[in-house]
Amino acid sequence: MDKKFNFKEIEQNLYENWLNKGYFKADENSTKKPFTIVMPPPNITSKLHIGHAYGISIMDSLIRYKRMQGFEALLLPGTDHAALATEVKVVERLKEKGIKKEDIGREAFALEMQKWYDEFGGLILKQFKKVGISCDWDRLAFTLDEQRCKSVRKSFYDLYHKGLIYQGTRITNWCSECKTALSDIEVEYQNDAGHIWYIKYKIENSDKYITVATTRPETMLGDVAVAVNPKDKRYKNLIGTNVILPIVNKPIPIIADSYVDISFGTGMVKITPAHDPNDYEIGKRHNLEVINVLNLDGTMNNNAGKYEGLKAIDAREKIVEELSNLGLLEKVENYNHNVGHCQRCHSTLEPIVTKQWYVKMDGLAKRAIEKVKDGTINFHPKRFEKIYFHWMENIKDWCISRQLWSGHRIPVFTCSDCGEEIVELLDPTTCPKCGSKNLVQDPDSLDTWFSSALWPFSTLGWPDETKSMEKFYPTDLMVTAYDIIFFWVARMIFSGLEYTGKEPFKDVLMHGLIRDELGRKMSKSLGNGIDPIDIIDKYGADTLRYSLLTGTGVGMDSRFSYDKAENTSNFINKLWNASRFVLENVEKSNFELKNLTELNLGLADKWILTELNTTIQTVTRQYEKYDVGMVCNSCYEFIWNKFCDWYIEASKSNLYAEEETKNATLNVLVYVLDKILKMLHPIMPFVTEKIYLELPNHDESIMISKFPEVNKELNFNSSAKVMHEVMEIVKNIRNVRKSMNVADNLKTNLYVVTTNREIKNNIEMLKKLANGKEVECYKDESKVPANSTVCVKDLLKVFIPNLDMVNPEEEKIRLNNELKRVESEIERANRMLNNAGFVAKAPKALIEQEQAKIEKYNSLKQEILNSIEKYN
RNA sequence: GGGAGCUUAGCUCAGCUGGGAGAGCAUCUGCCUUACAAGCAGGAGGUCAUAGGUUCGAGCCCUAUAGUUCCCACCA
Repeated sequence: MDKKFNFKEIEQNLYENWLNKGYFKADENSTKKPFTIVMPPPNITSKLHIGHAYGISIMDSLIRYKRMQGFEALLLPGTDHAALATEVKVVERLKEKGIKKEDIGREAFALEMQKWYDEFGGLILKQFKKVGISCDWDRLAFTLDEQRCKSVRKSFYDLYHKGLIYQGTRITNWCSECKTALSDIEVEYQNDAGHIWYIKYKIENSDKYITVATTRPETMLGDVAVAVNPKDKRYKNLIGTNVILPIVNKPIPIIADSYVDISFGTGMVKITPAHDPNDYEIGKRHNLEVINVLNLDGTMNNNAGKYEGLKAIDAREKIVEELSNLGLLEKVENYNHNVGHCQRCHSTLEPIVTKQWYVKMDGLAKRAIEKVKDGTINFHPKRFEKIYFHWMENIKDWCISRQLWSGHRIPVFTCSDCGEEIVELLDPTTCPKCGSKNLVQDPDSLDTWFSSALWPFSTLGWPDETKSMEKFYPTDLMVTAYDIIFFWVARMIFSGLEYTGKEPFKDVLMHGLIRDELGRKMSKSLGNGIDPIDIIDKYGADTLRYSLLTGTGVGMDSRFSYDKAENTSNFINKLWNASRFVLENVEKSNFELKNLTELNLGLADKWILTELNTTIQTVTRQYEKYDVGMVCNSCYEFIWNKFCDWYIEASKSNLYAEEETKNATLNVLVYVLDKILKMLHPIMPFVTEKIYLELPNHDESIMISKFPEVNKELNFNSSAKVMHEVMEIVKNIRNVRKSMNVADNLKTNLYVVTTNREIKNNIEMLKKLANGKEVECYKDESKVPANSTVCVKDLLKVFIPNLDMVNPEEEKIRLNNELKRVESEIERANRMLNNAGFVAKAPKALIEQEQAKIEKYNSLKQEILNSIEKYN
């Protein structure tokens, strides 16, 4: 074996090999039980960022685990077309050349989009491969490919004809930069610093004025009323009278609506139904006119009179100026308030009344709620269900049309002659009603999330009745970050239920966000992002995967840093060197691979095998709970602290012993290492594979090996307990040596007093672990030389001869401290046992345990007193 | 305004159905011991946010409070 794990050379070759062998493929004709994860599709033009790397590391670990558990494991890859995000970029690129998309037309624009996809698309898939994910690449899907178009068409068709898709004119969020409508969840609110203007409106036929407050004065041109609360005594007598809208100079009524908050501002609200969602609702209640003053590009329209053509923000300035000149501006205050911004371009959104397509949500939502309530779908951790319920229960109809030229075009055709609206599975050529061929397709596209919502089944071939659908659907697990519960998870659930009649997945694993070492979100503007590819280049994919996964709780955010990668890299190095130790010893001996039960196992052998069983059990449970963070911890602990620190050290004495002992230990080393590699393989696929293939009799990939199971024949509880005693006494001896200032490189004689046969048989091991020079073993302590210091455990005492450098005073202090510790233990146990409540109510086993402790510590106390006596 | 999470060693976080406070990093001491100095061995470091309660027994369960992060709603 090489001295180092050269991940650079090895990783790619191993991945190629796995690919060539077809290990990633999932067979729909298999008789094995399926386990399916459909990967969330990243934007096809995106670059791998740390969040992707985290998500796919979780998914791949779980799918590799399930594959080793004997499932027909499918990890299905794909990419998303991200219409809005991509179109924005393509439009920008054209703009640089001085071209507008309208100049070149829809078809040419589609070609530009395709060019962009070809140019930037697919990089992320190559990067996924670098991370080592074992997905079935033959099933690679794209939200805009032929099969997915078919799915989108079919789902739109079904919903439309069930009356669940409709066109409506209402107020929606409008991005005047992207020039499209947005759904409610695509709005990001920011607390922006702004102003609030107090404007005076003259009461008709009176000298008096009322004052309204507004944060957007330019919208006053579209005012149709002023509202007060009906309970507001101040304005009761004004209800029904008119005020004169300044600049426009027309009378508008004062109306009463309980929406108005008496205590806020002046208690009078100007009502602009066209540009505020609440005003829109009030307008509907009072049958008010809707006066739109904005164009879709964010400039003022002809309703704005002399301000027509100005950008809203410029119009605002001018209008404020005019009001001020008219003496109608009472005051201006600084005011911070939440303003909606476009999720994509971050510009300020304007609520505008437009005609859009909507999905009727109430019925869909109801079933989607039920299926989570009744446990058909389970969120991990469960608390995310609350967030889901809250959203679903308050859901509004989903605006699915976007004024874009890319993505899935809305498949609604209208007959220019008779006005018939036509929605069919294939593009119609003639009007079914009047036979006209003058059909016009709706110009808009669908929200990208409309196709994403179908992902768990569109990727398996729906609406066709495919074998894959039959075998792998409903899928088992959806893994995604908690920030897209609404965008995606919720929509997949109601879509799956609606179109396939089944839940799209059984479990949803929500993972957290990866933050920087200071706990901040990684972002371009902060420049604190860590490029996962950089980690792979420096440390390898295993390091990236493990360091992302370790120390993360399910659903919790976690921090990532180069330090963490460094630590992981050390861990890999540790595993590598431990393996080298095993393999070098195997190579230089006449190693015979045997069934462990046939061998003459030593104390440490039995101990590590027992510990291994415990670890296998723990790790399996953690994988089943999708808690890969804890899997990392358990593996780390077992490998480093148990296998390396204790077992390998303990095994060294056996490796110099007679052939039988040596072969037993070599077999255990190989056996345990084999299990370690398998437990860790889902997390660290490369290094485990590389080592695995070096082990005797391992010709086939670890990928297709069986995940370790507890072997009850290899449980040796009583021997493990004896080994614990030995370990305890070794620690004790090391401790004593340290307090005696015995240098680590100085070996001392040890006098062991024990009647335990297993300990006697493993005295060489104790010598090795405790830095012994010569070891004498006695039945009683009569032959132990005087002037020795004792270390005591239940089954054995070990005496260390007092060397010249021992300071009797210091040793007395040490013994007295030890005495204090033991006495406090006795006191503690006594206190518990003297508590009548405890004795009456605590479990019997616990009481017995405490009683046993008292006995043990009392004898220990006597030993210590004897030793102290020697120094007096 | 509504909801959720978090608060445990200097830092980052574990801590199972309630039964003696843990790890990694950092720090201190001693060691190149024949897999590994990217290492080994040992040590120091905690009123488990605060206050009540339930219990024989609380880091864990209940109630309140404080700090903090996030989500939802969107008051002109």
